Amino acid sequence: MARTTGSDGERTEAAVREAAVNLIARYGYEAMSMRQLAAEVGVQAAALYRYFPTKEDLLFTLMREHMEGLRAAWQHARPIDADPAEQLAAYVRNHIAFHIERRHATHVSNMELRSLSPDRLTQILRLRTAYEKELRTILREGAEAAIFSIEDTGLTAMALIQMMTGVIVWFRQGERLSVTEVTATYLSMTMRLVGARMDTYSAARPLDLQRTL
Amino acid sequence: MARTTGSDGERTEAAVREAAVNLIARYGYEAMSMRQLAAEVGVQAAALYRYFPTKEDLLFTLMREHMEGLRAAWQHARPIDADPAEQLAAYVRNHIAFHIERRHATHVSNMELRSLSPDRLTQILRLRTAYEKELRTILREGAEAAIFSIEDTGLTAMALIQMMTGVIVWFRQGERLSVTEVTATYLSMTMRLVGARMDTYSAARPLDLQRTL
DNA sequence: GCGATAATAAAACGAACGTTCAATTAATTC
DNA sequence: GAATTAATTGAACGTTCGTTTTATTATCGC
Repeated sequence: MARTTGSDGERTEAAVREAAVNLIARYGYEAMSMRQLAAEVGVQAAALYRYFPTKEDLLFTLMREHMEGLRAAWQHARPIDADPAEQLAAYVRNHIAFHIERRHATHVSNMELRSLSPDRLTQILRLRTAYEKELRTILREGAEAAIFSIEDTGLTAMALIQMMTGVIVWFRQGERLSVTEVTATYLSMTMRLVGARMDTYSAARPLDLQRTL
Repeated sequence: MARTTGSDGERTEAAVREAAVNLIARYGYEAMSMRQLAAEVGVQAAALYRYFPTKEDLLFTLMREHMEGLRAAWQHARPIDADPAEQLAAYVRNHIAFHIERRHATHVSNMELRSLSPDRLTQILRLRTAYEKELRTILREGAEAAIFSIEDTGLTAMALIQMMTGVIVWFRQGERLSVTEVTATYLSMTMRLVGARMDTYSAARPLDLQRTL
């Protein structure tokens, strides 16, 4: 046997990506074998090498596209000419929505960094740092405008990102809380954490969000 | 050659544990080979099996002792008959101090859970849940006493733990910030996040901490 | 419908893996 | 100082790994 009836390169590659994200998220990059991945796709292991020259190339591609997707989502969601508080709110909403929607890909991008070669690791970290820098900028501008009360901008940014990304560890769709509720609560926690002036965010805003989201 | 001069079981086992924590933290459990571990210790791979029957037993031992150490540290550090705010402060201080001191072991316990067999995974998660439950209790009691202002106790507990544990991702001893400074900032962020009454924590307390820590 | 090309299968490669076993030597006990 | 026990080596086992090679079939352009 060789080429199978109905086979299609694009479809196969997409299936490989999706299966890889799920398998790596579940078992880890090292623990996932190329044969296991091939079986999940319904193909022989050798066929994978038509789309990705090595296993690490596959991992790198998944990570890079995830990070680029995150930046793109934020570029699209960011409000222009908004005050820091509104920008921060948009950042939180976008971050949580993006990560809940791509739980598995996030797991891969966060946990498998050590499996990348040094220069590829650098590339991914560069993307991540650029994204995080945007949060630091918002926090700094808010602090300078005396809208936020922040002791250390860099430290606060890291704390916020860890807190928000952590949602994917425990959050499951269809359980006790909806995405909207979780986002609203995280928004008010964020605003209190940065000492935002208007405590409107902890009371009034969550209702507003029903429409915004 | 066989037994080497000066060889000592206890010393070797301790060396294996330490090397294993470092190697697993750096390369991951699956990526670390028993031969690599043995070489780090200065011994042949077969010698490892005198101390740990399988590779997974080694991983499980490291994790269990880490989690038990965490609970023990908290049992020792927890204040009795203190108000919720002081208890929460003690929890934050203990959590950050413990995790910064054992960065590598924490990485292992958090990232390699998927390499455990189902029932061992359950055991570790049970320990972790018990530890997290103590934070939820503090938060609930503080909320009931109207000392804290919390929308969702469980969600807030998870957010706080993710935020605090995240310190190990970026914090390095001897760089810009000291452990004391980081802890003080995280304490004030925590107190604001839970809406603690006395904003003494965000201003006055950090100075107090120099003595407390 | 025929040639070119895209997509896959099947088999094989050497290397590395976790683990076991028998042999051997150091330390301890009596 | 002989017997016992503790600690380790070195070699080997079968398995699985990522990857390569070669052959074969489906699809598409003309």
